[in-house]
Amino acid sequence: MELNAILSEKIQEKNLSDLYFNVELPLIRCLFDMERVGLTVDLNVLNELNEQLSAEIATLVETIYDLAGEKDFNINSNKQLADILFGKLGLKASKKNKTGFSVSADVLEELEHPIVDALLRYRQLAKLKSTYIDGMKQVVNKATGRVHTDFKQCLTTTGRLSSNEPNLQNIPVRTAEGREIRKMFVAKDGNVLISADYSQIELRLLAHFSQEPNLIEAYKNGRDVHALTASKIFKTPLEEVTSSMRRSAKAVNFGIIYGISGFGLAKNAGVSQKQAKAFIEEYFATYPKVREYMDQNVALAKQQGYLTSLAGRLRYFPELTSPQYTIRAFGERAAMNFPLQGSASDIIKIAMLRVYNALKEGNFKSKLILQVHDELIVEAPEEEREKVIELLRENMKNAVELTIPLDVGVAYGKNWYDAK
DNA sequence: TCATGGCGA
DNA sequence: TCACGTCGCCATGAT
Repeated sequence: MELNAILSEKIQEKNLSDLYFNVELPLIRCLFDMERVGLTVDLNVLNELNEQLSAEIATLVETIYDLAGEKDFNINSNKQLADILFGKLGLKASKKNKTGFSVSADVLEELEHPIVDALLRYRQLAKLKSTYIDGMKQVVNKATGRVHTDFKQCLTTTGRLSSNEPNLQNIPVRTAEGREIRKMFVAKDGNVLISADYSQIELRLLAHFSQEPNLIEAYKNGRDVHALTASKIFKTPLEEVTSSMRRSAKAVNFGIIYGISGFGLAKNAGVSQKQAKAFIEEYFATYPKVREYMDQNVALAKQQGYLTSLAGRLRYFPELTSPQYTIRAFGERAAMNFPLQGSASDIIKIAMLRVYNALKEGNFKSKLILQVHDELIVEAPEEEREKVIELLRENMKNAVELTIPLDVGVAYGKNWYDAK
């Protein structure tokens, strides 16, 4: 009771009453139900994947030992691996870390030796096996065959949730082999998994907050913003934008959200630092209000010490007063990113509550089971499928009112792989 | 317990 | 010139 008085006052003082009482507090029940319901893991699929992975890993280990001309070392030990590559094989070390020579993927990719492909492939498959196969086995409930993640509501600085034991927010999707992992997460009998995800929500928030006319026009008219950005930064007519130009522009758009630097973009987009810098200049020339918005955010964070998200969530930026450039620059990037990432998390939390309540009030058997930052996943009986898709779409699109519309993509299937 | 590397949005 | 994109979780080896 003593704490109640003190904390209640603080909540009011910081204008957090709405966020606390209307979002975070009711969300607890929603998260509890999601954790309790869980999700089925098909152990037959898991075991099948395990056998395929184990077989290929075994042959890769032989290949690596052959090419190294030695089998008395642990491939998983970066220290031992570095000794083989840069000692025994005489390859040129390019990057150091605190413990010695780096053997990260981007370093390996620069090396010219047949062992590199085998190592990268080994790393990829070993990661899938240890983290997603062996790791998942350990947390499946033996009686029910389901896994129950633990969503942490009060952990991140941006308002996002985090997921652990198992982490169901980082299940592979980018590579074909990794994506296979998703086949083991299945809907129970007579059900489907429905996935509904916000399309480019952080970029839309950037358009909303910056009020950049070019971005607002694009989103109001359903344009392809990555292609549009490509057309501008490459000074090329929209019809002549290639997929490679679009890919670079996409990296720029994402980079902006994270508080970009020429160096970071160069590394990410695979272009020269000079080229990256030119992209950024052209980007800001095209969308001048975005630069104003970013500058204003950093200035405001410096002046008042904090920023707020759409729903009034606070983040403080003590790094901005540091005498050290690196720490200060980190604070500046975080200040550019927080309102976007934080507001996106506000929006999906509001959407979760609306979906949760709508399913309950409509007496649906469908259950909200997962949230993956910009995506909601529902386990739905076949016969409820179409109604629930509509319910997800409407509640997510209308969670909040912005200058520009929110767009939601939906897919479904018997397993998570097919629901993408 | 820390550092590295790698998976996601 | 230096630094060098946000937020997380987890497996592994070295200490």
